[in-house]
Amino acid sequence: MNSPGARKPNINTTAIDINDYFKVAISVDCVIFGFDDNTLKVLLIKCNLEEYKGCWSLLGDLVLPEEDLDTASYRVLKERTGLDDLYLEQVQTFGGLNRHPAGRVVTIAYYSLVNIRHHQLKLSDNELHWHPLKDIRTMAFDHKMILDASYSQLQKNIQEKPLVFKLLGNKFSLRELQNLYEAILCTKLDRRNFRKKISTMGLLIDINETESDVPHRPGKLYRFNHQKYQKELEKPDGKINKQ
Amino acid sequence: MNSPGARKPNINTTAIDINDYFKVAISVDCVIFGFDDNTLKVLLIKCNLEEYKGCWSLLGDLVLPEEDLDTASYRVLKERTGLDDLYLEQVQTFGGLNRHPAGRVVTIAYYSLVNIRHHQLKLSDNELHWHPLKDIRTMAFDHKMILDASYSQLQKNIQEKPLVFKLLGNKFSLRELQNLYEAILCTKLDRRNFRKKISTMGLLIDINETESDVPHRPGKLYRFNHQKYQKELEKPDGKINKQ
DNA sequence: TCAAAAGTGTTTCAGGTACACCCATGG
DNA sequence: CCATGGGTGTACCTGAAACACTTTTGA
Repeated sequence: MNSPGARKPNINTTAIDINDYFKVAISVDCVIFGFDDNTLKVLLIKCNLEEYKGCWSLLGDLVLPEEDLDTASYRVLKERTGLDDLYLEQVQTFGGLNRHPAGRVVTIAYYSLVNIRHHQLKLSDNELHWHPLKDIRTMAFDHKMILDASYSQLQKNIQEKPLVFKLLGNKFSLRELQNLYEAILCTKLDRRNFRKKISTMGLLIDINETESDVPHRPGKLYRFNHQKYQKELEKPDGKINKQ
Repeated sequence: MNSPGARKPNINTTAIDINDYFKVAISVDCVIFGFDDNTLKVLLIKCNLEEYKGCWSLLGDLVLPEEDLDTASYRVLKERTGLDDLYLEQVQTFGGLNRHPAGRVVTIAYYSLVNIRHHQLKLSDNELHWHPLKDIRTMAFDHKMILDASYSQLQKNIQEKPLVFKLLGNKFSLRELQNLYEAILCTKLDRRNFRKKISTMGLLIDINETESDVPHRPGKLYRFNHQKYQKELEKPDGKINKQ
């Protein structure tokens, strides 16, 4: 049937003019996670395509001819949230044949973590909305699949790297931090064990402040020690990056 | 500068004709791992492009207009190794501006695990060659980056799933299995602890055979219990897929 | 004084690591 | 009989999990 090893013209081995090839577009789609009201949320935009009228979609755009994939994602984030320097991670690429009504569009999915408070004011355009992750049932295109894949990857990643701090403000209580982990992992955690583990990792700074306006004993506030974490990353045999 | 939330025409929200867009090609590149001679190897092909004369490249090809990404990878594997049903996993997508001299080519990287013995006979075309992973210094295009990313992902994945058996024959000794883990992880493992761990996972079947032609006491041979592993995967709360 | 959450230690268990000796085979 | 790797068990350590009471604040 096939002839194994036969030398067909191939873009990796022989000269091919890609202009003779076919029409395909490349897009990026960003799953932007935020945490608010003890709930993990995702920023979505209303889709006006005839085929998906009224559905919500991820924030994405075509990649420009002279634009890197990561650059395109940062551009989308900047345009939609007004924020620079967000955490961004490539998740997976989706290239199903009929995933987009405009034609063949291959999309590279990213997820991003933002502090929802920093962003809130810029939501003037009300086609944009933060949706609780749990409430999202259907989406435009194959975006529900992309969301699911991104969320799974987020769940994995927060167990390996201290990413959650990107979802919180500068100051936070241990309760907030635990609520966030519980929201992402969909579990209940034991408070004592949780605090022990956090304190073992030694990356929080006690800023000698306490919560205010709470109808009970206020908790202490902490901030994440970025410097220390950076240094641990740079150590050749740090615990964090080992195997 | 930017206007956050402004409604620019966007492929996710408004109708756009992608034919008005730009020329880009999509390819897949497969990192095909094999294990032979106690060494982890990668199947490469000689590149005949002027720019990379004499360099080795990954096996890849343009994705056809009516072809899924996974389908394209399986096609490349089939064409080059003659083998069906190989294990295939998407790794990451590379879309740097000048990664390919033919123009803008965005490539989706996959890795695959094959039993090098099943394949060996089909290597009639000697532009194809198995290279020890350690010896590979430079490659055509950005393929060294792709290889590195794929290898990292392989190292991670074999600690989570019993993938290594796809690199071995049906029958194997515990020594072979350990050598394989050591080759992939680049470490030495304690023999007793290794055997204990393997036996704890309970996925090997003792086939009551022993090695032959070895100049010392022959080891027992085992095979991987696919059925049992499949069943564990299907359990809702199996150890393997938890989290 | 009550309600609500903050804060805190000990015990148990499982999995990982370190480590040394006798055994079976081929030459 | 010797060289080579096969095969095996125990002690220790670390990290995860289970679990309950006292303290502080606001209302």
